[in-house]
Amino acid sequence: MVRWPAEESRLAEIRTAGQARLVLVPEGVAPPLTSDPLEDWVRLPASDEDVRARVRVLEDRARGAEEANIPELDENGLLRLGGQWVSLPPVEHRLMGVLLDRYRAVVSRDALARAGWPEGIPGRNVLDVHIVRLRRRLEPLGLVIRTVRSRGYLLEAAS
Amino acid sequence: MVRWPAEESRLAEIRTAGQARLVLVPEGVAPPLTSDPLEDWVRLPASDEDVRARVRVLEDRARGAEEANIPELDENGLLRLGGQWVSLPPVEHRLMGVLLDRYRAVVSRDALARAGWPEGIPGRNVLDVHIVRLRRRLEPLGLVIRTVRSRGYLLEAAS
DNA sequence: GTCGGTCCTTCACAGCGGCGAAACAATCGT
DNA sequence: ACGATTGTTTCGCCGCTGTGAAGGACCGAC
Repeated sequence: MVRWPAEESRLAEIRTAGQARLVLVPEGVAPPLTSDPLEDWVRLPASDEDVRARVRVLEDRARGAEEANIPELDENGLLRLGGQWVSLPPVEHRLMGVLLDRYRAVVSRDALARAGWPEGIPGRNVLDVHIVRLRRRLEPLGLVIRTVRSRGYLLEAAS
Repeated sequence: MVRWPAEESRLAEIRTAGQARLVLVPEGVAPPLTSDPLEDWVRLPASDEDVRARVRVLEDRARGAEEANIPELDENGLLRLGGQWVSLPPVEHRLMGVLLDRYRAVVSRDALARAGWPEGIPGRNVLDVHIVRLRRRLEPLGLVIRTVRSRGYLLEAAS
């Protein structure tokens, strides 16, 4: 719920944050134009009923957008998120598998090592290196692997 | 531009056709609720300016949806996309067939080889060469074949 | 605080293999 | 016969993987 043009800067913030918003436009003022489905506007004065109707629709869309915001990994090593995708090589594919099973939760280095190298870990340092490489690959998708010291790693959306 | 609830059946048609529409809602009537970004509504009476603003936004969204259109391939080897077209020779025609069946998804080199040469693969490098040739043909249409290393290829619109 | 040690990050390098692409030759269709 | 299509060879780049080493961040002990 944003007043326009009074709260222009706040609108900009909400836009970049990708959150749904309803812009309240006073009489005689041109409404802001954007093709973003998460933005709508009403001409004031407006009935509560009309405002509620628009808010409900926006909430529906936001819910849909949120579901589209969890990454998807297919059997070919393609990781999709928000219309974009990256391809993951075999090892990172397996690592990503467990990280996604425990999305936003900590995965121990042991569990990652077992997932990445079912036959046994080649070297002590391999996991770290692959985490770095995975991080770089995930960057364009807006995903981040956080370190939880001495506990493991955690996958989440970039702040 | 649809009147509600007078033209309810016409609205249903346009919805299933997936076209953009603006619903005109008289005073005292509840607006139709849908999360479809290609549908919007205005409360009557409304100023021309407000109506135009909503129409413009809907046109923008419709244009975006149209760009997501998938190319069409006919039995004569003509590949059409966005008013343009190219003709594909037999082998590339068959390759394009499977790539379109799995549009935006990975197609294994095996599957491509089987589609392109049902009688058996002539040489081990033939597929690579034909992918290169196909790529050059698709370029003017704004289509791209991406390589997913050790997994196959993927057809999508150029970024 | 600071010291030592552990955990983690990052880089550089090498082997291997998949893939890209040009050039050439053979074949097909009209 | 001529151009388009198709197959083959060959060369080289680049991606994937693992290893070693150097450095940084963090924690507890003193």
